[in-house]
Amino acid sequence: MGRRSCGYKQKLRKGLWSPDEDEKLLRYITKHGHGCWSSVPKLAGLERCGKSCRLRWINYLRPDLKRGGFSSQEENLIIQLQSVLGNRWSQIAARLPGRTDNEIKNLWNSSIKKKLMQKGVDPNTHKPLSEAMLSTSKCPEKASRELDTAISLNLKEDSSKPSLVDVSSCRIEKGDDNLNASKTSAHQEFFPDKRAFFLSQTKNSTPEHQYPRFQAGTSPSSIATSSHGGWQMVVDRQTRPCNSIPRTLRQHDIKWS
DNA sequence: AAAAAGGCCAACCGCCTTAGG
DNA sequence: CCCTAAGGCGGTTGGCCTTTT
Repeated sequence: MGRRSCGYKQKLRKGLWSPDEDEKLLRYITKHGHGCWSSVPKLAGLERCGKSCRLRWINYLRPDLKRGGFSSQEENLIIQLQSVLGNRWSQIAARLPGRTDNEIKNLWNSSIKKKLMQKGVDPNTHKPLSEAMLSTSKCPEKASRELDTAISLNLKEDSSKPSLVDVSSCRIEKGDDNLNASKTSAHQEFFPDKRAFFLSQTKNSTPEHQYPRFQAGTSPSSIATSSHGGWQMVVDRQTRPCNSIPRTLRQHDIKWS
């Protein structure tokens, strides 16, 4: 049995929005705010589901949207952010005022990807294409180790950054602390490419204590942190891997230092 | 001029998390 | 706890428009 899609109970409109529908939604939200999205269509006199209304508002009707094409500065920023955040379009959009995750995603898929390829840059790894292909095809493990090495060297150069521990070995390197812990399946599940790091908070905690739920917090030298059981997870802005942050973190705001 | 191919983008789909009962 | 509904997200699709053959 398939999953029910939104609006399964009634026959609701789908597809492109008419100017009349736009006006109804705009008028309603301007006057009352959206409140509970699921009740918006009824109150606004629309035969749409709440999700559809929300999307239309966010992507098209919101008054603070910037119209028109992307500037080269915006494109460069998107490339930089994508290299750090991966395909977290909503978080990238949060750094580009007036732009939506949907249009950034579309721009990436339709234009930026191709431009990077033309320049000989792999859009997935942001490395030169030849290097990226060699790394992935011949020895992915080696490529991963090299990346880790590069990351750790990069981090050591900046004394203002916190002490970090590679999740793959779970060795804590903060101050005098030097705890060892074995890998768990949870580590591997959440951090498949080993590029997330932890900052130790207390001597008594072990990595096993920090799963599975995190709460978002901030750290002056990180883009994403979370703490649990005296531990704090730090995803460094230069090492943020693609698709390796636990899903539980995804919906929290990432705050930039 | 017509058909095919490609590009673009709005909107949908399905999954996940969260909140509330 | 468990269940359900809502909200949010990223991936994907479908259709319109433009370019190429």
